Amino acid sequence: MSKKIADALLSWYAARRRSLPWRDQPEPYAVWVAEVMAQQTRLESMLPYYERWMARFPNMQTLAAASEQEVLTLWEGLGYYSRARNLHRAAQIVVREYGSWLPESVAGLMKLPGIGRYTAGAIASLAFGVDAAAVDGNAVRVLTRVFNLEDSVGSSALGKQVWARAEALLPEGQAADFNQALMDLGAGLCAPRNPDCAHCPLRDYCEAYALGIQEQRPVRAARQALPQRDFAAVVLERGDAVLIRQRPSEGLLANLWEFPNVEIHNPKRGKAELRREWSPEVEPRKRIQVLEHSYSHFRARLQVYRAQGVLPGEWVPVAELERYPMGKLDRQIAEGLRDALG
DNA sequence: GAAACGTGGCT
DNA sequence: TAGCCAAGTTT
Repeated sequence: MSKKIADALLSWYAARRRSLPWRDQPEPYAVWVAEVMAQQTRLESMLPYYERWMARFPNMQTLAAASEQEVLTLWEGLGYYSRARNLHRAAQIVVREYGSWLPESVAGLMKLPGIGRYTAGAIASLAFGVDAAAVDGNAVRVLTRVFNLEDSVGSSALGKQVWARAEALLPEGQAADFNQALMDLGAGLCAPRNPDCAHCPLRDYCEAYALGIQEQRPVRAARQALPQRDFAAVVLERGDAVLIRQRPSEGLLANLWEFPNVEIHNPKRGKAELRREWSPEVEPRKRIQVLEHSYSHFRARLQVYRAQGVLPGEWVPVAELERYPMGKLDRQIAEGLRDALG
């Protein structure tokens, strides 16, 4: 049965495979960058970033030699910024300790920061032809449906089963095509909702389809609703420069730059909160804009005020703000400044 | 093992 | 609309 499933999948893939920049002539560095960029991110979203990244950092050495500031700037907008910092750190390790060559084994790859089991399997199979499985969210969806696996996503029980199933199916010498076929199928036909079972190469082997419960796999534990938190930010001007500061090296938006801000519990109290924190003169009537955005673990709302006063940070001309990596909200403030101050 | 970590697209 | 979920890893 395993061979039939793998054959059906490989035949489908041979006819349907998409052309991707790192897929046709898999070069290890390119595969690594692409796989990290694709973590928790749709291919359509990361593709423009990938092209820009490869143009600026075409190989391990250019990446290792770059500044973290520039690395983060190229990553800005993609999210999960520790991926960029880990890529940068790993490149420096590879250049310094491995003669600029990426390890070829799953175990060796997993020693590098930012490379877990999935990414190690993907690089080993796609770039080095190793017979390693690579189970991502798409593969989990396909496998839980084909084998009607009922443990919930994220549980160790399901993790063991999907990896065991993937490894059992893995056709010798064709891990790269098999892994990518599984992911392509999950990203396309075997979608979370409204899967196109009529055209699925695995329909005849799919237990969930036979039971009519495709959309009930994989089983997911209920998520916590995102808490909402409110912040008030200030724009301090000195000539044509504004004050920004760098965030801590750990946690949310680590090492990115932001406009000085304080958390407020009631947006209407923004002015009082700002005064208490810094005792500058705050002018809420000159508010530039109100922004709102969902982060992975809370919903942030940012109100922007102009203020006078002195705070720790760096004065940066508005025209140079683009070289300072920021999260989405702060970038929107920076973009709005041209009009507001111009 | 659970929680933290960004952002965008789709329903 | 509000919620779901995505080519996962780290702490």
